[in-house]
This record gives sequence, C-alpha cells and structure tokens, in this order.
Amino acid sequence: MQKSLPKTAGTTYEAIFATVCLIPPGKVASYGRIAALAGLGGQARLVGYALHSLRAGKLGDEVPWWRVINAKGYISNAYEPDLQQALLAQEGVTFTAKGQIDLTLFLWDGA
DNA sequence: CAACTGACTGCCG
DNA sequence: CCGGCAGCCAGTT
Repeated sequence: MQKSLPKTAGTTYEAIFATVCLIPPGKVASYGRIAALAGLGGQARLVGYALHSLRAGKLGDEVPWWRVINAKGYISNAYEPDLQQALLAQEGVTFTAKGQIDLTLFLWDGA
C-alpha cells in the first residue's frame, strides 16, 4: 500500500492503524513517520489522536500502538507509558537510563 | 453552532 | 545547547 488515501476521517484512521500494524517487532516508529507513510503529510497529531481513539476502542489488541513513539525517542503515551515501555522491552527494544529508545538502532525506516 | 484541547513536530530566539 | 511559539485534524464540551 502506498498513499493517495481519501481525506475522510474514518479512512484516515484506518490508514494510520494499517501503517502502525506494518511496524516490525523489535522496532519503533515516530508519529511523524507513521503520518507520512499513512499519507497524512506529516500531521503527527492525527496519529496520536487516532491511537487515542484506538486505545479507547480496545483495539490495542489488534494494533501494536506501543511501537509508536515521538521523534525524540521517548514515550509520549499519557495513559500507560509504563505498559508501553514494558511491551517494547518485551519486543527486544532497549531503553536508556532516561527511558529513551536508541533510535539509531530501533527506529523503523518504513521498509 | 463555535471554541478548546490533545499519545506531535519543526523552527526561532 | 536548550526553551518557547505556531500549525495541523478530529473529537468533545
């Protein structure tokens, strides 16, 4: 799948979820990266908002939302950051003492 | 119906 | 090098 997605709300969210599902295990992707791949152009906020709605819908069981972090390599999750870190650690992702992820090693390029 | 806030990012000072 | 402001879309009050 590439881009050229309609601007309808529901479809936009679907594109975001689909892109998040494409993130390989043991890797992480920034909101901006997901937004770009989803065809949002760089609206990272929409990605965060989509995931918010996603979590609220309990779809977190189907979408690896925990593999999505901010551009600084930190977890921005406002709900369960500890849970997200635990899930990432389970995937094999390591954190620094400050809880930052080594983007040079785990940042998904979008392959 | 109109305004504010929010799981972000990039540029300017 | 580090802190602050503005811009985007969608959902909620």
